[in-house]
Amino acid sequence: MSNTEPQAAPQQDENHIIAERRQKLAEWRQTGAAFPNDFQRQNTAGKLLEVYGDKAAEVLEATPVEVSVAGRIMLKRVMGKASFVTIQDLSGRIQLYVTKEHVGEEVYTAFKHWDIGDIVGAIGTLMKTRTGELSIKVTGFRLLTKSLRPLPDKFHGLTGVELKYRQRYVDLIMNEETRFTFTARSRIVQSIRNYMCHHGFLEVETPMLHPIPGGAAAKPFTTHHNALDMKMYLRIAPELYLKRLVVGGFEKVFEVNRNFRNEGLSPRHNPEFTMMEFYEAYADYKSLMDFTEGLLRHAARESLNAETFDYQGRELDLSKPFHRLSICQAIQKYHPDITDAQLADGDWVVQKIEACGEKVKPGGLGSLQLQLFEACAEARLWEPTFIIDYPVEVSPLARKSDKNPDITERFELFIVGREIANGFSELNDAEDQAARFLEQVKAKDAGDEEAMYYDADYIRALEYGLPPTGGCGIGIDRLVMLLTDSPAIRDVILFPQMRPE
RNA sequence: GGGUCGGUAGCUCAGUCGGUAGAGCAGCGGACUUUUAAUCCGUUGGUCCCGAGUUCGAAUCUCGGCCGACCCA
Repeated sequence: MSNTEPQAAPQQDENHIIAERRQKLAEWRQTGAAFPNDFQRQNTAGKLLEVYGDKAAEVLEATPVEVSVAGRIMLKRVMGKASFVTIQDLSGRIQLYVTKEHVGEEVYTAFKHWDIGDIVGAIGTLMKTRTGELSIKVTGFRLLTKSLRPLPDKFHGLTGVELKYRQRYVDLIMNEETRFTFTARSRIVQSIRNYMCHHGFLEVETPMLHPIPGGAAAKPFTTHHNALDMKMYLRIAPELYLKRLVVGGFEKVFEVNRNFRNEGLSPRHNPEFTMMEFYEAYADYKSLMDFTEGLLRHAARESLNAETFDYQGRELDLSKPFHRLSICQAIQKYHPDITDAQLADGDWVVQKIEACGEKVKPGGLGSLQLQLFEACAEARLWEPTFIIDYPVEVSPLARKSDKNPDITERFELFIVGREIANGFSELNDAEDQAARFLEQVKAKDAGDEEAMYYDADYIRALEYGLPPTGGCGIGIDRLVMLLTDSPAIRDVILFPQMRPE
């Protein structure tokens, strides 16, 4: 509990519609039956439509089907002594036919004052209307929850973008597409779990509160542990803990959970986001690329029943083998005029980056080539493409290539111009890792806020021996964006970060 | 950080030349026993984002600020 003074309830916006509904609630309370919780719901709208939607009116009349449903009133059409009400439950919508004759005068009169948004329970028998719509002829009708706030315009719905994210509950009530996106997200995550478990990976949970942030180049959120009186960080990546588990003998592990990075908001960035990271002993970055390809195809198949689909109006095909290009090959793919000699010339590359309108961060040739790639090629990689041969200086946790000590056995996967995954053969040489950490510490001292800390316990773990291992992280939010055709990360996160109201 | 567009009733939006606020939906009252965004009649409801300025007069023009969307970096 907080030790600050208790605060008054924050002032909510009120208006005459809310006042009217509060009055109705007050009258309902007078009856002593407000907010009941004993209604027995036996059926859902979707299932009833599925099972009885095709039955003829005569059949439903000859053998009456008793049902009980509950849900939120979405539409209400009162016509004298008979009315139609459309209610919505998690499975869909169904129409109720409510008559004074069948529910009685008292209930019918009360019902006429119920509002769109109220949650009701109804019992009755199935019927077909004149137009053949499956409906429920209601014989018992109860108000279960009074809704005090009016829902958005029943025709236009909720279109205010800000409201949609701030009041996701309203968005979910009003928009089928939103409900679909988040049920799809659940299916995608489930399919990934199934795939991992099916391939013998163990799902684990590692700390989110880190004494030393590590595993990625990013600014962490900081917090404080009172009892231990120590500074702590919300994790920016689970990587170093997962590799400790591989040291411990859990040779195939994965974790699906949140990372936190203290960075700006954008259509592709939320300060907390979900990653799936996995590590496999005796695998290398090449086998990880194959595995990642299979995983993404599986997720697409499970959630969309297809490996080819449209993203933002343009076709995306996950069924074909993903492209594999080095950083320089990717640059040259979109700029065939650029020669190998030019790419090997640091001064030339710097000029080219500036010509693309980007600021150049100081670094070695590999880093400069990477910056040029980011400036002129990355966004154009629509089809799934693994970019390989990342320079050592930007890959402090990756194993060096045996062929070229300046590059690592690392890849990043790009789809529709966005980074989706990042993986590499892990650096399991404790002494090399210690040296790389020292380089990072030097960079941090020189002002690089995203440089890594020296993690002595991680070095100690490596000193016990990490088998040759491959590891990869997949951005779940961005994957869900792809598979649900969502343009912004906020569309696939239920409660995205917003500026306070 | 820069640019563009926007902020008016609970929701979706109009608002002319600067002349004192409008529609549909929702709400309220009434009619209506097969509606489908039901319909029909009547009716309530406004910090026109905030502040300053210009003006006899500002939702409207000017400046500053806040918030949002999109684009650029």
